[in-house]
Amino acid sequence: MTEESSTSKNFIEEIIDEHNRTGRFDGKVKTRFPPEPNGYLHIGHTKALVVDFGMAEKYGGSTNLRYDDTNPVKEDAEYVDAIKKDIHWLGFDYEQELYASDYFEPLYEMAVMLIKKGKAYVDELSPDEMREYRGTLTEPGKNSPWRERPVEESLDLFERMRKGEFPDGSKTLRAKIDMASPNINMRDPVMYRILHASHHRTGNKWCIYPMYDFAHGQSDSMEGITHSMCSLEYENHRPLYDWFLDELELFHPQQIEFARLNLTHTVMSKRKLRLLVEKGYVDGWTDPRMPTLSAMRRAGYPAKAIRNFIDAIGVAKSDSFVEVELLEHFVRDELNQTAPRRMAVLRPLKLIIDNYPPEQTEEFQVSDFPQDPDCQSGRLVPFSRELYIEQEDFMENPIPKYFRLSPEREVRLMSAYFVKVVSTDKDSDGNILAVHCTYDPQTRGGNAPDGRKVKGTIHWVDARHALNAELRLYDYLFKDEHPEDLPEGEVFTDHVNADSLEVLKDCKLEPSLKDALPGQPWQFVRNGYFTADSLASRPENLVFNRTLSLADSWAKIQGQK
RNA sequence: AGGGGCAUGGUGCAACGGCAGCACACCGGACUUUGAAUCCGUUGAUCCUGGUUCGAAUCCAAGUGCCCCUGCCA
Repeated sequence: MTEESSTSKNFIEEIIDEHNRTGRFDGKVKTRFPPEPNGYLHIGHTKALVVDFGMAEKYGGSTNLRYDDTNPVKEDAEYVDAIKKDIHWLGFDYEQELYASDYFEPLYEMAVMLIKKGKAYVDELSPDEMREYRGTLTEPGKNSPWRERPVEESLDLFERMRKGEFPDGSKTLRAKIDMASPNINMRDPVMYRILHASHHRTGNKWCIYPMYDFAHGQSDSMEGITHSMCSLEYENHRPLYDWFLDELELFHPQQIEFARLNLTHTVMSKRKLRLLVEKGYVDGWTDPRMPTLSAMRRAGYPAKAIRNFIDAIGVAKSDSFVEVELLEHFVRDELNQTAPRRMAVLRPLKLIIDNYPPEQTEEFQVSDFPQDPDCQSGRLVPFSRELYIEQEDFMENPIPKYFRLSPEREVRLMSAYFVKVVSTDKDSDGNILAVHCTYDPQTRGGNAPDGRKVKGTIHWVDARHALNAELRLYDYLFKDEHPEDLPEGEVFTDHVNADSLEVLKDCKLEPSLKDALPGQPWQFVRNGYFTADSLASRPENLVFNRTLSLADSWAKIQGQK
């Protein structure tokens, strides 16, 4: 439990408190979450999402969902439903569902107003020329030759741009600000460009589309957004955000920038994620190694864990890399309380109890949450003469401090009996095929009436009733700590961990797992958390995914082999 | 280089002129029907220099380092 101290406020809350003191927004807080519908939401978006919805929630306000769809060539309706599903899964609800494209008409009117005011003009510079005229970081730009054309001429041309009289790229509408501004965003930014492209919602109605900068602030304003949170790279855009609102004399929301989320061992860049999918490094956008919300949902990450994680990382303005271990901590924390414990043998070794009646079967009541002494829920697990145990739970020549099964040592089969090894079956190469043992019938349930103790307890699955399963063990996808720093393009795929997926095809599961529902997480005794796979489960050969690395426990266990 | 930001243990975030704290990680210990989990504990930080002040992470000045900006992307 991470109870954030109630006195500690992040810098956004400080700003809102200040607004409330001065009465700038009459104590109202209204926010918006503005995804561009061009891909799946990932854990990085989730930070923005939790900040946007969370701030409104905290101050008794509300949040609009607004798809930022001002660029028809990059966006698609197929992502809209996925985005909504992810928001609801995280437990948030929005007041209105809107699109930037809802505002194309009023935005057009605003552009006309600015032209009339002498604050915007139709430019005919080519993209190359415009770059040239813009100047550089250290040198001022020069005015376009079209900058001082008569208002009437711009008005006429802009109207004809809308009518589709001109080809793509031939003309733009630009704001008349200052070509010598040290902030390059203020050097007569483009407000509208010509794009003869079909828009996912407005179809072919428009062939001119507003730029982000000309759409976002006014959209915020029209919706009565008070606090418009975005990532750090928009700091340079805030003067422009403010300029449009002031020139248009509109209600003026406050833009607030904060640092986006970077996670170690993974990337957030949609471009890079797409490359992983296209190059086949992962099995689609929902591959459990992907940082998308849909992948995390499939992998069994509880929504609550993700929200706790986002709360814990805080909100600030410094660029940072959060360790993925922190995310795993919150997932584990949540799963410990919600994922029932089951016995599963990943690498089976046959264990035969020589003195157990061959035809006999008995059932043991096993708790679903063994670490909780008050736990009432449990299930019956069958037990008979032949069982499977982990290969690594038997050592013919035990190393020091090895407490599990070895010749002459008595251990407990969890919830069942004490057993002691008597012999092993080997093939001609000396490989162990099976282990023979004897059991003590007095120790039923796992306790000896004479009070003797065992140092080791191991899990098991009855051979006759075992389910066969394929288990997929996922590790970090990137070898590098900070893959977000990797080079652009295809080169970065060299940094992908080729061993990030290990498939175990001959695993043995206790029979109660037969009814495992897709997406439901289970905690396997000593083997971590697994989730039945929604895409691949089938009755006789279940497929489970394990996504938490649990690197340390594995290192310990494997280091002793 | 011009402009805009940022700088606190390994990582992330607090402390807003008054004892530098929390979480994760690490290390150590305890406990357990598995060595997992859980519980307890230790180590460890204010970018540098100067100034103001009884007192500075906090205010001031000069430096250093990192990030963003030269799309008709968002």
